[in-house]
Amino acid sequence: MLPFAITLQSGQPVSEQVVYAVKRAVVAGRLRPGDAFPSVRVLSQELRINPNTAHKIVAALTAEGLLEVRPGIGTLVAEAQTASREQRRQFLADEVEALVVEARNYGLELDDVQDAVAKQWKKLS
Amino acid sequence: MLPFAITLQSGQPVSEQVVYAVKRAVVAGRLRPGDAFPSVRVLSQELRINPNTAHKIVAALTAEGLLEVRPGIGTLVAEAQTASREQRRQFLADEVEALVVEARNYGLELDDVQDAVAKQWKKLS
Amino acid sequence: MLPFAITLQSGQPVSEQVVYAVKRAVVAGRLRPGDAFPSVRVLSQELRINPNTAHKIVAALTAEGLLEVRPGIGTLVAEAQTASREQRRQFLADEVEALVVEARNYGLELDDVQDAVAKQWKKLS
Amino acid sequence: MLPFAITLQSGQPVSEQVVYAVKRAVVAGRLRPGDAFPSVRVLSQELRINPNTAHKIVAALTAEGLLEVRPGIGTLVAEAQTASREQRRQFLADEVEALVVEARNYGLELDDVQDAVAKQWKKLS
DNA sequence: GTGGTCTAGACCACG
DNA sequence: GTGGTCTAGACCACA
Repeated sequence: MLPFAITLQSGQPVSEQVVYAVKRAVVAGRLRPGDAFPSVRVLSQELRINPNTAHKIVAALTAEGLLEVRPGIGTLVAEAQTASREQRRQFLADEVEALVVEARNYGLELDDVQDAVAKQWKKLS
Repeated sequence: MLPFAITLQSGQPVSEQVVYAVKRAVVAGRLRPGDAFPSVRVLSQELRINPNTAHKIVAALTAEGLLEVRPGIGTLVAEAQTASREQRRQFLADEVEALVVEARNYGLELDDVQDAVAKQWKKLS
Repeated sequence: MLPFAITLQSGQPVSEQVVYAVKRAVVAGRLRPGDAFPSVRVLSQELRINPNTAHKIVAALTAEGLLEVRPGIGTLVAEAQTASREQRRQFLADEVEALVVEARNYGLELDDVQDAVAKQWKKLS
Repeated sequence: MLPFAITLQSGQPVSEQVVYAVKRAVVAGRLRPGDAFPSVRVLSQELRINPNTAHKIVAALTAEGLLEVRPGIGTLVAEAQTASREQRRQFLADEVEALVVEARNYGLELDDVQDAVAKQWKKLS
């Protein structure tokens, strides 16, 4: 049993989907720092994906600092991030801009977006 | 001179970049309903991209309802969208979820996100 | 004032739209055999379309036998068609097939289609 | 051997002809949900069309929800549609109107059309 | 002039 | 191997 929920969709790279699912699990607290993360072999078997793809997933999450590889031990979920709040806020700039552009394009109001954000925030608390 | 600002980056499909730039221009009011949109040939020359790529951009924006094509005449910016507010809000659900997950992953607070959204919103007003 | 109703849409050849509008007017009895049909010049002015396009419309309708050109007099709506019932029914084969394929593709039942056809038929009576 | 029958005609876009042929095959049950769909390369070779044209066909059918693309894996026939019956019926309105107008234009009776529809329906059962 | 379709072939991401 | 993007250029329908 994998420590995160996922149902693979089509039309989007499998690797990105899994990476995102892991991020959600971490955010929601279903994966905590220090928890063991499935090995590449287990990942590829459970998700029935190509081992290369599984390896790529672990590599991507490690590069982002969410996972930590301990040679001879295995892979585990890393401690909290270290970037400054300002740095992190900057990371979000593009995503926020895209969201706002789409929202206005659909004729939504600021309140609509704020509500949706708050609602989703609580959902993950 | 094109009616929207853009500086092409590499590493992302050119067509998507242009599509997004046009959306921003429409949202920001720099492109208004009824305005003429550059012809496929002009687009390809100004952006120095292949006519096929330019055509693809126009086709994508037309399919989304932002542009209107008049065969033999040209292309112009379409009138406002028609989907219901609820439908539109639904369209944003995935994007909002992704934003919230990333924000929490970076250790941000709800207020940080709300501020960023509000700031970006005013920027486009 | 033109003897048939039309509001030009985009995304479809203007000439086809007008040809179809005339057919509808004839079928609905708003244009009767012997009635005068607008000249190419009037057509192009009223619809604000290219004279070439207006000419093409009249030519197409004449070729189909719906209009009759009387040199020195003008153009008028022709008498009823002459093809045999069996010939005409054959003409519809492709259109019926396309309709049925789409209907089944959308998961509709035969009755749904029959009802829609009957409803539309009465609407034009 | 392709899983659908087609003999290309001229005078009509090749891509549209193939798209329509696939729809017929799905409707007639010769292509079932979950079946593998020929790859872009196979399509282009079998039909002797350009890979780009083949790609366009797959893209169009995917956009309509008839096919599902698995990056790096292949393409397969999607599960049944999801729109409500009422929505679907609405989609057919224009096509039904065109059929009825043409039928009356050719001097046919309602029964002629109903018979033709029923006949075609059984043909695809 | 406009947009639409098609052929021919290169390059990349994904698995 | 798969699909996706892009360049290059020909040909046609529409107005």
